[in-house]
Amino acid sequence: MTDILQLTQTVRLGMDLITHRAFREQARFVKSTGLTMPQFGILMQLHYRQRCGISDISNHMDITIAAASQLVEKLVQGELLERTEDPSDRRAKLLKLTPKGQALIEGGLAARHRWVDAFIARLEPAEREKFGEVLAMMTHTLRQVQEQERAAESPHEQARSNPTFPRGES
Amino acid sequence: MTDILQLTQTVRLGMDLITHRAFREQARFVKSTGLTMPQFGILMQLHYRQRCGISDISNHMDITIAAASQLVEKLVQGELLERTEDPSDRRAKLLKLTPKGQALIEGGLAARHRWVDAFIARLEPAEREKFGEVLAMMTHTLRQVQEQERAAESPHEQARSNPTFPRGES
DNA sequence: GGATATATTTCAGCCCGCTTAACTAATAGG
DNA sequence: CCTATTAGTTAAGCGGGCTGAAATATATCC
Repeated sequence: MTDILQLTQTVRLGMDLITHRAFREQARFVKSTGLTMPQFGILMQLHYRQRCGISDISNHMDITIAAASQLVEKLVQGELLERTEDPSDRRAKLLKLTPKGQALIEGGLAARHRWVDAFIARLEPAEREKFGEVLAMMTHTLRQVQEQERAAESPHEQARSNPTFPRGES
Repeated sequence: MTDILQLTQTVRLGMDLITHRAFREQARFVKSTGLTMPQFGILMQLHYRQRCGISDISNHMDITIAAASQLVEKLVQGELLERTEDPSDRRAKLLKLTPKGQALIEGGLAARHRWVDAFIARLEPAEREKFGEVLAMMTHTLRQVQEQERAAESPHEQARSNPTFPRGES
């Protein structure tokens, strides 16, 4: 395990399995709600950024504005999304999760949190501590990437979407 | 961070962001391949269990056998999947990734591995070590759960799918 | 060996997401 | 103001996944 190459393999595998499990879990949950994956994806996006417009959805999900508009319409009808006029630009809309929408998302996360919590509980206190620290770093890093992506999306840059992973100061 | 409650929150958040990022990445990748998510899901399943039949797909993906059969047909035509007769039961089929299918999956994982590797590179050697250990535990745990689920799926148990997370010996 | 169960395929039909294209409404620039 | 430009909606039509039902072929159980 001291070998950096083997360590990399170990971490990759762990991340792959985590992702795979999370995927299946989410798929199951979404199906149970009666929503479709694209619909749920929009709710997820709105969970992570508080509010945004139709065009942002379109960019983020890689679909046309028309498609985004149609999906949003369904979610609004389902009372999962609130769609109001942007007071500073009356052409644009502001989307936001309704309490019902928020609750639905949290229900989805809950399944994941259950096994994550169970896993944490099994760690030694010292391991637990370290794990927390490392995941805090991970959170920080992923947030940075998120910012970066949003900055690159919003303006009309045709500079494509290959956001670089922030480098350490090494 | 010493507080167990806050630590739990930290870890949950980190896992959520990891999952969210992995999702988006995967969605993008799948779209770029021209496959659909359900199709890709089947390839993924076959990546994690070496070989299985149509019914297993049906169970795993929560779709009817008919749907599974149709999806598999498309993947076979795309030369991503090999479908042979099970010699021990000539009604059943054995599915397996072709080299082309394997390569495709690995391409999908590669994007994730890039940022995971970059992240590892930024950790202190000691942190790195600990992270590796914890993820190895995670791998072990998730594998257990996987086994458990498969065992519960294969036979005709109508005991539904709420596999319990293995408890520690605490 | 004949009834029954199992594994898979095939087909018709529905729903849904997606795109293109035409349209409305509001902002921005001159 | 008058023309672009931008944000979003709407409708037609395609393609794909999914289901239910009917069909086939093999295995299993008296």
